[in-house]
Amino acid sequence: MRRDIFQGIADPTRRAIIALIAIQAMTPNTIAENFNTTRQAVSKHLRILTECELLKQEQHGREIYYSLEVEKMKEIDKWLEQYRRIWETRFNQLDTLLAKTKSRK
Amino acid sequence: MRRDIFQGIADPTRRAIIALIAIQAMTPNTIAENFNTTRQAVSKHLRILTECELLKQEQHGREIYYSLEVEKMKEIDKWLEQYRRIWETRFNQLDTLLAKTKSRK
DNA sequence: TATATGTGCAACCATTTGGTTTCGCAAACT
DNA sequence: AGTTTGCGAAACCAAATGGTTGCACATATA
Repeated sequence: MRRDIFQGIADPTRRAIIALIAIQAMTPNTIAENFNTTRQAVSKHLRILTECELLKQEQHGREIYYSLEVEKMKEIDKWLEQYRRIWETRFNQLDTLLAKTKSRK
Repeated sequence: MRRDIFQGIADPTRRAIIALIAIQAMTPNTIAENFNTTRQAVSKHLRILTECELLKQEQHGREIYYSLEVEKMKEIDKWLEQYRRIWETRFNQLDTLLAKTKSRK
């Protein structure tokens, strides 16, 4: 049972949950109201997201508030970094190419 | 059969393939040499990555070179953007908090 | 022309995934 | 105390996933 961020954000419903939660903390019932599935299905997604530490729980009486662990999202950003370097280099290459073409006129 | 970028990068082997390909274009056989699976298994991953447009093919005789479609990677960056705004805001809040604490001394 | 090589595709298999229904349990009302 | 409410856990199920082996088919090479 793999449980990393990439696995976490792979499912569209989970990405929707993340987007929802990002605005403000919510309880499973409130979250489930936004989807066409059962609360239990949403609960499963919440478990997966919590296990890969993208979400954190806060208990208030019998209610559990789920909120986004923004810091964890940075890990995706960190992973992207190496490729960002590539597309920025390519952009620079295009940039110097354009400069050359310009000066040639 | 879902086939989007998030699904594409969900598998660790596929992320490794992306990292490998990012440096230079490669044929399935060469790629497969880097993994403990069969060439066919790698071929399946290549198909998935190509279907979600993260990879592009270039045929040279009987060899097929796979290379990274860097532009497509930007879509993940674009998705991250909304959350980057959140963590930057939180950083700023921390920043102003620190400034306040400082000036109070 | 015969053979070797590089590749994709199909069939098959065990495991995982995403969903459901049913249940148990603690917290909050009446 | 009895009932409602919010939740997670378990059992079950169909579909998807990641792997395998075996095959077909071009393109090189002898």
